[in-house]
Amino acid sequence: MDATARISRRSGGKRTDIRRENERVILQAAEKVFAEAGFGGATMQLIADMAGLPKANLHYYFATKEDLYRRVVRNIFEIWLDAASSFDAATGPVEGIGAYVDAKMEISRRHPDGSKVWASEVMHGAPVIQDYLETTLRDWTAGRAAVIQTWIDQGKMAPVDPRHLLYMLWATTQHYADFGHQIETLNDGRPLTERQWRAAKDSVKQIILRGIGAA
Amino acid sequence: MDATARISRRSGGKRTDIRRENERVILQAAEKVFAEAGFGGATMQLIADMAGLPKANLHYYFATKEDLYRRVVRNIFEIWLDAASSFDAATGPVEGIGAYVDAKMEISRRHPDGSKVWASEVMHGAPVIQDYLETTLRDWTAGRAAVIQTWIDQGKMAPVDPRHLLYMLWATTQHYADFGHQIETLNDGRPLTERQWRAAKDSVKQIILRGIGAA
DNA sequence: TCGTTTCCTGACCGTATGGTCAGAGACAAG
DNA sequence: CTTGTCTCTGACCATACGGTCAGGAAACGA
Repeated sequence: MDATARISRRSGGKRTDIRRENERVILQAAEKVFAEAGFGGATMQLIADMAGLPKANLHYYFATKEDLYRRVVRNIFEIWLDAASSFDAATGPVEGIGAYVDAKMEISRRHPDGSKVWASEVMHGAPVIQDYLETTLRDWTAGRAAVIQTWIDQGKMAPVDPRHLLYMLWATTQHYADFGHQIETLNDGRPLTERQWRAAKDSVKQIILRGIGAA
Repeated sequence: MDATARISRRSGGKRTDIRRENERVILQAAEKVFAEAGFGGATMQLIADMAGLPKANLHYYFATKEDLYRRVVRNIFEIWLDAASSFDAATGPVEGIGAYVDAKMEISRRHPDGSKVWASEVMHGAPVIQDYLETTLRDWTAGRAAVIQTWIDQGKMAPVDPRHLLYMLWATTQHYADFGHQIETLNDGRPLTERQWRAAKDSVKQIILRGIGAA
C-alpha cells in the first residue's frame, strides 16, 4: 500500500465520511421502514423520504432493495451475537443466564426495529440469511447448549433440555420487542417505564432461573 | 322470514354450499400466502393460484385484499380465544397453566401460518385489529391476570407479576410456530417429531411451573 | 488551474399489482 | 320456458414500484 492510498483511505477523510454517514442514515431509515411494513410492504421511496435523500441516491449506495435489506438483517444479527459474550464469561447459570437475559432485554428495548426485521425474516423462511442460520447460529447454539449441559452435569441446575431453554430465552426476551405494540396496548397505551422494564427483566430472570433450579 | 327465504338459506342449499366452500378455500390459501410473504408481499394472484381460482373470483367474494386479510387475522384470533377456556376450568396453576400451554403449543403445531399472520400484524402496529387488542384482548388479559392473582393470594404459587407471566406463556408457545423455521434449521433441517414436540411441551411446562413455585 | 474520482439526482422505463366491469353461465322458482 | 338471482371470468385500466441512466456538482490530488 503506497502513501497516496493510505491517505485517501484514512478514516477521517471527507469522502469516506460522506459515504459512511449516508450509509448510516439510509440503514437507519431502512431498519425502521422494514420493521413497520415488512420487506414486501416497504418501498425505496419511503425509505428515501425517511432518510431525507432522493430515491436515486439510495441506489447509488445500495444496488437493490434486497442488498439494503440484507445489510439491515446482518446488522441486528451481529448485535445479538455480541450479547452472547454474556454467556461465556460466566461460571454458572445464575450469572450467565441472568446476564444474557439482561443483555437481550436491553437489545429489545434499544433496537426493537431490528428485532422485528429479524423476526419477519425468519418467519418468512429466512430467504436471505439461511446460510447464517446453518453456520454461525448453529455453531453458537451448539456451543451454548454444551455449556448448559456442563452446568447440569456439575449439579448447578436441574436437568432440562438446553435447546428448549435457549428457545425460551430467545422467545421471551424478543417478545418485548416484536410484540411491543401489544404490550403497550395492554399497558393502557403507554410504553413501559424504566421501572416496568426493570420489573420485566426481574420477572423473566426470576421465573426462568427458579424454573431451572438455579435460584 | 317466509318459507321461500328459509329454504333458499338452508345450510345444505347448493348456493350456500358453493359460497361457503369457496370462501373456505380462499381463506386457507390466503392464510398461507400472507404467512409466507406478509401483507405487503402477498399478491391476490398468488392467493388465487393457490386456491385454484381466477383472481377476479377472489374479488367477487372479498372486495379488497385488506378485507381478505382482516378475515384471516380474525380467524386465528378466535382460535386463540378458544384455547383460553383451558384456563377457566382449572382450580390451580398446575392444572390451568399446564392445560393452557398444551393448548397453545398444539395451536402452534396445527396452525403455524395463522400464528405468523397474527405476529406480523401485531409487529406492524396492528393496523387492522387494534380495536380487538383494546377490547377483547384487554378484557381477557385482565381476567386471567386476576385469576393468577387469586392463585398467588391462596398460596398456590409464588408472587410473580401475572402480566409478565402471561407474556412469557404467549412468547414461548408462539415461538414454536413463528420461529419454526429457525427451530427446524437447528434441528438439522428436520421438523420436530412427535416425540420432540412432547419434549418441548414438557420442557416449557416444567420450567414455567417450577419457576412460579407451583411444581 | 486542471484532471480524476466520487457523489448526486431528475427524468425516465418496463413491469406487476389491486381492482373493475361487462357479459356469460348456472341454477332455482313460478 | 321465462324470469331473476347468484356465480364466474377474460380483458382491461390506472397506479405504483424497483431500477436505470445521462449528465451535472462537488471533492480531491497534483
